[in-house]
Amino acid sequence: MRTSQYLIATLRETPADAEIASHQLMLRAGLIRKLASGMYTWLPAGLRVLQKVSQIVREEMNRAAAMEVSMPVVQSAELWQESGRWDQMGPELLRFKDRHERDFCLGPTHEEVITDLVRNEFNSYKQLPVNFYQIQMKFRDERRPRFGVMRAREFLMKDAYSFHINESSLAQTYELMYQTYSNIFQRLGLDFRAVLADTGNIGGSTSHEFHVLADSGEDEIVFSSDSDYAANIELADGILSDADFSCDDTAEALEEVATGDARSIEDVANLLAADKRSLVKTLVIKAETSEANPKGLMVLVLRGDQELNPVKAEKLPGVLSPMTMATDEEIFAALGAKPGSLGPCDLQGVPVVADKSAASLRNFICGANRDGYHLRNANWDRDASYEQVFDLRKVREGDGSPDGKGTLSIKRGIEVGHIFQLGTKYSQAMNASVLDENGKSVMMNMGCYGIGVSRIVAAAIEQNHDENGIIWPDAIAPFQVAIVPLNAHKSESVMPVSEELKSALEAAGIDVILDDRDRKTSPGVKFADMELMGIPHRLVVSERGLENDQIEYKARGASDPELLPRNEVVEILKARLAQ
RNA sequence: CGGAGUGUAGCUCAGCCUGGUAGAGCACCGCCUUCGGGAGGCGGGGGUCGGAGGUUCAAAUCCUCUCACUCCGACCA
Repeated sequence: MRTSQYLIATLRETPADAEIASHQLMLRAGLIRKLASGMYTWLPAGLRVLQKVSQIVREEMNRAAAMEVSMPVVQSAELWQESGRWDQMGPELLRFKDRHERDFCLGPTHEEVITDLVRNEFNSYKQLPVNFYQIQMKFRDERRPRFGVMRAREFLMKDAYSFHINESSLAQTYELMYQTYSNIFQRLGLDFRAVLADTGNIGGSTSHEFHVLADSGEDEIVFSSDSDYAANIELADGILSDADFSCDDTAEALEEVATGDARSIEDVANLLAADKRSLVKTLVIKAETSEANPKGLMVLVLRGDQELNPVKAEKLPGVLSPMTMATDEEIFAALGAKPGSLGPCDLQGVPVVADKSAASLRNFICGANRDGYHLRNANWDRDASYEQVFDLRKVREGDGSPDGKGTLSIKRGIEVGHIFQLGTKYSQAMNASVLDENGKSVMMNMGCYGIGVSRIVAAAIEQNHDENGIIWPDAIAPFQVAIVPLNAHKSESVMPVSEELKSALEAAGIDVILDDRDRKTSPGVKFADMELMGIPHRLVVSERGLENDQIEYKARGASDPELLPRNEVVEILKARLAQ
């Protein structure tokens, strides 16, 4: 390719409405342009990247014996009504009517369509297992699209769905997909982690997320120094290194102390010259109202230095989803005190759930359920009680791994893949069954496996950029090599040599862009554009170098260029790109 | 959906408070010079100031409504 025949849509200035690095750089490097909120046109260079990512995904899926299909973007309402999701899903499902006033939606995902296909085409266990996938634009009418293609409304996704006669077959394919995903992200050249994940609304039992590590990531992922344990912080478990804090003290006499305006753990600990760990944190959340719980509240207790993990709290039976903190008024009406003076002692009619960190405390400090007062030397059983101990704590850096091997670190990640064992949720709702070897009808087990293809492009940039622009991994760069001829108009040989290099590299299957823009485009502009676009390898052809039969080479991430013998350039580049 | 903010040239923004002929830099077009890190000179093209209504002799500027976009929060296979 030649720049003179290609859209080099680079911008010198940073567009005002782009916040994070990848969004700014995708606009500046001329990969995308915004059409409307959360909807982007992919320009030629951006599309090349998107297609390279897609192709790697496709090759690895095919290698895993998955079959590619293409399902409609527009789906009829009947299928969604059958699965129950037409009413379940909020406005994120974009609904509309056709000219006959029939209901349709833009597909945010394709469980219904594929289940419909499979129930019609498959009748026997002998035909299973199967795995279908597609790489296709999805539409979700996100409440708040942001960060460019990272959280767009229209986005490219690889979604796969497998069908099985039983759970063990599902588990096998799930394992294969886990390996396939690892291969894909490996080939993409990204630093990634697979972690245990929450299944969320989609349901099912087992689930893993694949995250590209980047400081700007929206998720926190936890992993062990010495074992394979890795999980999204939403469900991560850890062992407190100081779980036995204060445990061997003998019970002292309960004492009420005036604490004035001190309400936060921090303030109360300072006022009473106590370790934060000797306090308990008392939180009140909304719960289902029932005979056993007439006030519709639940009290959660954690050790003072620990934080609540709301995703874990939501798993407590009876807790309203999404988890919501009770208001000050509701709390005062039910407990007679406001947050800041609450504690687990003498709570009538409101269930108390203690985190392990709080349940092991003795002689702790807690609110007296009387504004402005706290209790010292409170002890479980004698002064306070809980109905159950439940894991409520958000794990922290340095906690022990739950398998007992190593300590936990926390890093930020961008979720780019998610695999689920769905079980029979959709097959049951949509009556997708086959006959087993006894001629008995059984519901198929399903797995589903997603990869955010367009999000990967943004995530790769978040992970690989510097002040000059993008630094693409070789595998997904729009062009692998940029050839920059210098002062071509003053030289007999610069252009011919550049063309010769271009042909030779292309013959070796390498994507090359030759910056043949006219003499008005200064060398500085060419260098800056190629760096902004992130071309990983750059060759500079100049009269100066050719006098010594040399071509200048510089890797995008390297600090200094090196001079290569002209006749070895192609071989050297082939070798470096093969790595 | 709650809160905040922004809409003026392709891009980044000034002008608005205090109403009076629409601006700058970059980009673009022409000519000349320059040519290893986003060049210089001269000349030029480009705007219903997001839209509608109102106040006024006069509105980018003041008022009302509306639309779009962004940020924070809530939300999110």
